[in-house]
Formats: sequence, structure tokens, C-alpha cells
Amino acid sequence: MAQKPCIPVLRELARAYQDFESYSAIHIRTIGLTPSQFDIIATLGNTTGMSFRNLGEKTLITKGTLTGVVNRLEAKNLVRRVASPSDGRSQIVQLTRKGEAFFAQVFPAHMNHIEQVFAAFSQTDLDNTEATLHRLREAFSAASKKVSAAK
Amino acid sequence: MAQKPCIPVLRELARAYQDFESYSAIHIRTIGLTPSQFDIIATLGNTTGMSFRNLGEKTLITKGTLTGVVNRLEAKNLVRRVASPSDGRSQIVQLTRKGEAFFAQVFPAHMNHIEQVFAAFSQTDLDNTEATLHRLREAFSAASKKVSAAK
DNA sequence: TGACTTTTGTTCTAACTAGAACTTATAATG
DNA sequence: CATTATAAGTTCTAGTTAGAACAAAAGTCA
Repeated sequence: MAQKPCIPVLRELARAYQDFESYSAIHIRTIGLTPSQFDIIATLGNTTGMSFRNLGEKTLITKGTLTGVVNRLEAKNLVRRVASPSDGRSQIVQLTRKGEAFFAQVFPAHMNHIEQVFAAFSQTDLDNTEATLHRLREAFSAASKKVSAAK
Repeated sequence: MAQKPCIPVLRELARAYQDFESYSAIHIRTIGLTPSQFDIIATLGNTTGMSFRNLGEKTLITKGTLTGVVNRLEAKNLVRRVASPSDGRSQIVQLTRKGEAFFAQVFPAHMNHIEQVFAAFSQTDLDNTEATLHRLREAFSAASKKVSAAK
């Protein structure tokens, strides 16, 4: 039985992701943040804050890592920890006034940087690309479940 | 001017990539390697070795990182550095006998693990997915060039 | 040949990363 | 209420990561 050549797909996926990351990082570095730090700022922008759990889900940063990233943003006075009023275990992370001003200043510029990538993409192109990626993701998710169920 | 919603595309890209990485890592960890280490072994398998430069291009690991990863594989006796006969600056990295045996033992199992993801994909699906990812990658590459040219 | 430039791999630094063990707080069950 | 289980963040460890500065070896070109 010949095996299907899925390797080229995975190679393109890895390269596309890494090319995106490094293109994005070019701009982020000019504003003095790391990609992970920027991700946190961007996620907290225009919100009243959220728990570590929520923040981790949105940014795909695991909790152990998140503690350190938030520490460094707190040291820069861009972000603050507040005890959750409803759950004694939980911390709410939110932008400080300085963080909000920073967000308002740098986020639009970053969006502009990113949008240049898609200059040649129509809305239909974007939709199709999203659908393709979504299907790929579902496939990994399904395989993951199958593996963990098998144990 | 309304801006095109490219964010959903990027979110799907990031999630697809990370889901792939973690699915792949599930298996790799069971054989006692890190994903980067496995990537090196897989790339060197069935070759007579290659330079750091080549190895870095194929695995997308930058040279500074590569030194450390190869050091750890060398410590496990899976890989060896040989001075290049033609270039005094260059080192050839190649599998040791133990590394070759290890590759033969674990690589097919990993391929099998990966192929389960694409069980529901026809060859046409794979081709379309690859093409979509490739176009995305080209877009990042083009934007990258535009930015660095602009400086 | 000599001066300049590029390339190769190493080293160093600051930061990110996942996973596991841990503490504390909450939830669920009897 | 007591016991048990689950969940939220922190800490710790080993490893990866990119970028920058570096030494040594090639390559370029006048």
C-alpha cells in the first residue's frame, strides 16, 4: 500500500507559520516587545481584563509560560494582576493606563503591517484559506482524540 | 476603507500549526527525543550527512540553535561531527551507526502516527491544501521582501 | 598578492516553551 | 460536614529560540 504524500503539506504548513511569525516579529521588535508579549497586549486591548486561563486559551500560551510573560509585562507597567472577586484562586490580568495607551499607539500600525501580506487576497481567497486551515486543524484535533482515547 | 478580516486566517494558521506540533510531539516524546532532535534525525536519515547550513535550511532551525541541538544528539551518540574535506569552515553532521539504527526503528512508526491525521484526505485534498499553504507562504515572503527593500 | 567582503559555525544573552510537581481554593459526592 | 476530586497559578527544569557578536576560513577583485 502506497502511502499518501502528506509530508509536503506539513512542510508548507511549518514554513507558512514560521514565515508569518518572522514577518510579524520584524515589526514587533521595533516597538520593544517580544511576539508573546505583543500577543498578550493585543488580546487584552479593548477588554476589561481576563484570567490566566482565558488569556492562555486565546494566545495559545500555556500557563507555566504565561506566568513569566505576564511578569515581564508587569515589570514594564503595561499590565497588572488583580485578584478575582468571584474566585479566590484566579487572577485577572488587565492593561494599565500605560498599557492602554501603548495598545492604542502600536496596534493599528501592526495591523497595517500584517494586512500588507494579504494585499493580493480577495475576500473569497481569505474565506477559502481559512476553511482549508480549519479543516486541517480539525484533522489534527480528531487524530489527537483518537490517540488519547486509545490509551 | 474597511479592512479585510485577515485575522481569522492567521488564527487558524497558528492553531493548525500548534495542533500539529503537539500531536506530533505526543509520539516523539515516547521515544525520548524532543521535536527538534527528532527533526534532525529524520532529516539525516538515509543521507551521508550534511553541513550545519543545509541542516538548518531543511529543518528551519537557525544556526545558533542548531549548535545546541546537535551537541545534545552527539552526547546521545546518535550523531557525529566530521570536518568537511572541501571547506575548512564547514562541519558535516551525520548519523552514527547507533543513529542509523535508531532512525530505522522509530521513523516508520512516526510516519504512521502522522498519516493517521490525513486518513480522510484524498490525494486531491492534499494537493489543494498544499497549494493553499504555498500561496500563503509566498504572500509572507513577498511582504518580507517589500519591507526589507523599503529600508 | 593584498584589502575587503562574505560565509561557517560557535558563543552569549534574554526570553519563550512544555511538562511536571506543587499550593491553594473551589466543586462534587457521600 | 468530610472526603475526594478538580481547577488556577506558581515554580522548577531541561530544552529551544532568535539575534548579535565573534573567530576562522573562503571568496572577490583590484
